[in-house]
Amino acid sequence: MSRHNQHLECENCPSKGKGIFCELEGLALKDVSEHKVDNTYKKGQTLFVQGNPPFGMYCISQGNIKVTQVGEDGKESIVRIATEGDVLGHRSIFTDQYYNATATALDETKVCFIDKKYILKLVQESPTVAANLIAKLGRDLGAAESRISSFYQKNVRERLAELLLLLKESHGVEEDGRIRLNIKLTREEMASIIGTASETLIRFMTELKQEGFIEQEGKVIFITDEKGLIEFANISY
Amino acid sequence: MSRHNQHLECENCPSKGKGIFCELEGLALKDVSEHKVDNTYKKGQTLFVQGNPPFGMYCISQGNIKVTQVGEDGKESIVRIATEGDVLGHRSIFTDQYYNATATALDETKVCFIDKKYILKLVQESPTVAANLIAKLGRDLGAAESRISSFYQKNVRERLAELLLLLKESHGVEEDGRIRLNIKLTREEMASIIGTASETLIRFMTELKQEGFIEQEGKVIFITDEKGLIEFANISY
DNA sequence: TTACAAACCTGACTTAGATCATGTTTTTTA
DNA sequence: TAAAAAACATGATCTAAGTCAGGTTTGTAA
Repeated sequence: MSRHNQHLECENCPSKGKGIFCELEGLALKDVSEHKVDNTYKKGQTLFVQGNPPFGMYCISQGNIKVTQVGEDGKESIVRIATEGDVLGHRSIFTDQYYNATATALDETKVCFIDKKYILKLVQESPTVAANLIAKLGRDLGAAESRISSFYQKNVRERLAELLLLLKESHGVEEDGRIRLNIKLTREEMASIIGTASETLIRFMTELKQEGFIEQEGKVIFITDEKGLIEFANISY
Repeated sequence: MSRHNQHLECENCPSKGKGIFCELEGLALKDVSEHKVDNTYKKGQTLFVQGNPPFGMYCISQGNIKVTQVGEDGKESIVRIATEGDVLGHRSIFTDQYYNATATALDETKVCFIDKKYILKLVQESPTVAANLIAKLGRDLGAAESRISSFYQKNVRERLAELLLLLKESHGVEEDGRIRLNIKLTREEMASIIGTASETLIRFMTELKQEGFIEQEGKVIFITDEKGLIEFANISY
């Protein structure tokens, strides 16, 4: 399914500084390092599947993962996108529930798996890890609640502009005067984030391109007029 | 704004067994008891307002509170309903953000306020409290994500049936062969939970009544045919 | 007890966005 | 490198649900 290797140390993790263990002291960090298993997932591979019991937690050191829920009709909706420094599967461990979502790699992804028992022990022993986990969950909850109110208060074109601005925050890189979004999503996937049909999303993307807010080269999206996009999204900061 | 009193002890809190401190030993619990302030809020009073800085955390010992976000146009959307044993404002403390929502009492509500500093200390010292908080946040996040996918995958009538079933879980009480929903929500409020217009919600409520799934006496809703409602909601358990 | 305001309800109309259909481009795989 | 399969794109309908407009009922304050 995926290659296992024990080489990556927490000390030189690509996501160092963003994760929940990063502030641990040398010895404690080494302990974490020894209790984890590294995996590499290729695009499209799944880390865990809705309905399965959780065995541990996943920390993303590189790449992007989509968290999805499928409905009766097989429609897939993306509830969250996790990236470098984010954790996955933590929810189910502490609430003692089965996974209520499926996690799938969006690109070549490096992930550390940490056993359930060890995580529970770690939270018992390290208040820092506990506080970091609480903060991570708190931010995720905040983001989720904002999205809920977006669904009610904004129309599709506003939600799309909002999505592009969010992707700018999480994956945006300055590149000759414009901002490159360093994440590859199909139109289908973008549509299922903001809860619309792919055709509708495509129409509004075209509109945004025509109005000069964004550009596109192959699959890569560039934001050329952030201010315009903010207005378009009807967002007040 | 609201009456303060120091009478209620954690040992005999109405929400005992559901909160995040409940498993603490006698002495520690007494310590919590001494560090909190009790408030009583009347229907319509606000605990905190979107945009304000957080000073602490609220534990609900009795009553119901709606957590809302308002959009540009003044539209209010309910992102969560908190009830006995739930905590509020915890998110903002640990993420160090301003409140991104407003909390308003739906009925006569008893709330314990716990100072920010003390909560942070408590999480440092008590792994149990930390784990409980993580679990609480995890469940909230799970609920929020389910609602996000509902918006995409279900139509209004299905979301309404789903809401009634959720309210049954949280506030349902058996009463002569049917289930009484022990929470008072206006149609406007119900509409803003599932993200629809009040007129539309009313139409579907009427439909549900006509089909014999629910009954109504004054403001109180009774579920008379849960199975039918589940089918109506197109939910698979 | 009256009267004023919410809240509730129903009908008629409108529209945002879904669905369907079809063609083109890009990507993947054989 | 060709062929098959995704993904992208656009036009033509259709419909679920929003909006508007008018009622009635219920709650509450004077």
